[in-house]
Amino acid sequence: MNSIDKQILAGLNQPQQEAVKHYKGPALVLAGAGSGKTRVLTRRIAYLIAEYGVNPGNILAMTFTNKAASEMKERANKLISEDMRSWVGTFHSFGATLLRKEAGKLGFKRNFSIYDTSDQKRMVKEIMQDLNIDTKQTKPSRVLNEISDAKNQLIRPKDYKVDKFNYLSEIVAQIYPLYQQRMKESNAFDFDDLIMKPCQLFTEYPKVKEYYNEKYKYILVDEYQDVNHAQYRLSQLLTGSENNIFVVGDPDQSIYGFRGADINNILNFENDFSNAKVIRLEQNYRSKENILKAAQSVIKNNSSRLDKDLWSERGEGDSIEFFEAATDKEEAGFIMEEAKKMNRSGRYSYGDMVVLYRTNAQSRSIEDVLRRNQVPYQIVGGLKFYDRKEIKDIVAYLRLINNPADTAALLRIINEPARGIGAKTLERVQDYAYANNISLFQSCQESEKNPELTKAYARKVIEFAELIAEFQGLENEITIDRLVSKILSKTGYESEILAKEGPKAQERLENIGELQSAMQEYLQDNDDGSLAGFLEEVALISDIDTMEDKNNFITLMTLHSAKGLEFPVVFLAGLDEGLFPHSNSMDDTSEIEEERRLCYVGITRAQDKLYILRAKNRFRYGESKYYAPSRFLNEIPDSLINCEEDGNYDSIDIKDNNNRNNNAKSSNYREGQQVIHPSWGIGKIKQVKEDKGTKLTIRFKDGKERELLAEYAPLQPVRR
DNA sequence: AGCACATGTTTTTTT
DNA sequence: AACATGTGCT
Repeated sequence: MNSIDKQILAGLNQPQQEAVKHYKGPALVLAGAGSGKTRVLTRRIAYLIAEYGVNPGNILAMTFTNKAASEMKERANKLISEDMRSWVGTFHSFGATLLRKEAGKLGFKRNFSIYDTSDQKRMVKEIMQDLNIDTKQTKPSRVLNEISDAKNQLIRPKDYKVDKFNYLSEIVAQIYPLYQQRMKESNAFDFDDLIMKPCQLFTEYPKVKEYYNEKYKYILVDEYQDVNHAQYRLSQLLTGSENNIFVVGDPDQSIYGFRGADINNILNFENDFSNAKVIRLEQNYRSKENILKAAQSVIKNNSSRLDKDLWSERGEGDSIEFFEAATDKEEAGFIMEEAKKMNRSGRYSYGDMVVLYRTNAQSRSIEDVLRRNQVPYQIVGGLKFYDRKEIKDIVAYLRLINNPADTAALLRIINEPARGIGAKTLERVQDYAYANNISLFQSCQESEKNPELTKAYARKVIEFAELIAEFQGLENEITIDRLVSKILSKTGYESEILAKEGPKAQERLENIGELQSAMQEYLQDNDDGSLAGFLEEVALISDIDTMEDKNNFITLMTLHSAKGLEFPVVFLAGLDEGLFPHSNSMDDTSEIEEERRLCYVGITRAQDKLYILRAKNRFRYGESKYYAPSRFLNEIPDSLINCEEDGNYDSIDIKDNNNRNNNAKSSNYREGQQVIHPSWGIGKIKQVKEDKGTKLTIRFKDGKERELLAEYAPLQPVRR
C-alpha cells in the first residue's frame, strides 16, 4: 500500500474503511448521525482515483445542497493532490447542466430560464384566469403543489389521472398540461423539471443514456433517505450495467417527505440490487453519550424503521438542560443569558453555538433579544437576498434578456418601473400573442399590428420591447455587472427608486450593488462568465449555501437547514405541542414520525451541550396562545435532563438598565449627535421626543431610519 | 394608471 | 404582526 492510500484510510474505523475501499457494484452505507458520512464519501472518491486508477471524469457525486457539494469537492481535492475533474454537485445543478447540453432533444433551447416558485405561481394563476377558474376558491399554490407532486412521481400530464375523491385533481388535470405547454413556450424549466426532464430524456433516448452511462461509471449519492421518486429514477438511469452505485444515508434523518422524499427508496435499496453490499456506520464521533441517548430514546418511538445501535466514545457529558419559559420572549432571554455566560467563561465562543427552531417565524423574538443585548448572531434562511423585490426585478430583466421567451420575467417587469402599461393593455398584448401563436415578447414587438391597441399604447409597449432588444445587443459586448448598470439607468429603475422610496432607497440600491459584486466574483471564478451561467447559479442557490463558517456569531436556523451540520452547543427552541410537532402534522402518523425524525436531527447536531426550551405562552398569529409541552419531551428519560430553575429572564430589558443604560434620559441625547449601535453601526440622531420614555429617531449609515427607545437601546455616543 | 385604504392570509419545513 | 392582494377613488 503506498503512502497516499494510507493517508486516505488514516483514522478510519473498520466499517468506514470497508466503505471507502468498496470498488464495483452496488453499496448502501447506512450512516448514523455523526458517523463520518461525508468523510466516507470523500475518501471513497479519492480512493477510487488513487488506488483503483479510476479516471476522475468517470465519477458523479450528487448531493442536495451546493454547500455539501463544495465541501466534498474541497476535501477530496486535498486527498489527491490534483484538481479533481469529477462531477460533484446537487441533483438540480446536474439536471440543469445536462439540460443545457441536451435541451434541443426535448424541444427547448439551451438558454432556457429556471422558474422559481413565485414564477410558477404566476403561470398557474394566469392559466386559471384564462380558464375562468376562481383563484380564491382554489388557490394557485395548492394546484402548484399537486403539479409538483405529480412531477416528483414522474407522472406526465397525459398520465395524470383524476381522483374522484380529490376535488383538486379535476382542476389540476386541466391545468397541468397547459402549464407544461406554456413552460415550453417560455423556454423554461421549473425545479421539478430539472430532475424529471433528464429522466424523460434518458428514457426516450437510449443512446443518450448509454453515452452518460459510459461517461459516469461510478455514481455516488449523498442523503439518499431524502431522494424523491424522480431523483431515485434519475440515479437509477445514470447507473450503468455494472451497477456501480454507492449511496449513503440515514433513514432516521429523512425529513423532506413534504417535498416528495420517499424513505422507501433507501429502505428498499437491497431489493433493487440484490447483491448490494450493506455497510452500517454506527460509531458516532460527534456527540457526548447523554446527547446520543436522548436522541435514541426519541427516535425509537417511530414504528417503521431499521433499528440501529449508535454508540459514542466521547464520554457521558453534561446533562441536557431543559428550561420551561413563561413566554417566547423569556425563552429567548434564557438563550441570550446562557450564551453570554458561556462566551464569557471562554469555554465556548458564540461561533460554537446554534439556535434551532421548527419555523422561520420563531427567529424574530430570539433575534430581538440578541440584538438588544449586543450578542452577535447570523440567520440562515428567512428573508433571502435573492427574494428581495429589487433583486428579483433586476434578475427578471436579465432573464428576459437571456431568454426572450421567458413569460414570467416579462410579466414581472413590463410595468416596472411604471411605464403606463396597465392590466388592460397587457391583456391585449397577451391575447394577440395567443391568437398568433407567438411569444409574449414577440407580441410586444409587433404591437403596431395589434388592432386592439391604440397608437399611444402600442408605442409604450414597443418602446419597452426595444429597450430589451437594446440590452440583448449589449449582452456579449459588456460584462454582466455593467449590464446591470445600464439597466438601472436606461429603464429609469434607479431614478424611480430614488424618487419615491426615501430612506429605503439607499438600501435597495446597495442591494443591487451587492448583486453586482456577486457578479464580479462570478466573473473571476468562471472563465466564460456568461449571463446564462450566472442566472443558473442564482436560481439554484440555497440558504445554507450562503452561510458563513466560523466568525464569532451565534447561528440561528431552522431544523431543516441544520441537517448535516454540527455545533458544540445547540439550543433547541420551541418544544411545544402544536409548534413542534407542528399542528399541521399532528393528525397523521407518518407525518408525526417525520416530525420525530426532525427532532432526532436536531438533538444529534449537538456535540457537547444541548439545551432544550419551551414556552408556556407564545405570540403567534398576532395573539398570545397557550402551549402544552411537546410529546417529544416526554420521550427523553428524566435521568438525562436537568431542569433549570426559573430565573427572571423575561425582564432582560430591565436588567439592561442596571447594566449600563443610565443615559436613558433625553438630556443625554441631542439632535445631530452621532451614536454607535452594535448591529447597525454609526448613526446620527434626527429627532428626540418624549413618548413613553425617550424616543430617538436615528438615521444609520445603511441609510435606514430607526426609532429606538433610549431606555433600551444599546447606544454609545461617538466622541469627536 | 396609480394611490390609499381595507381586507384577507399567513407560518412548516425547501432545491 | 407583517405582508400580499383587492377595491374604490381620483
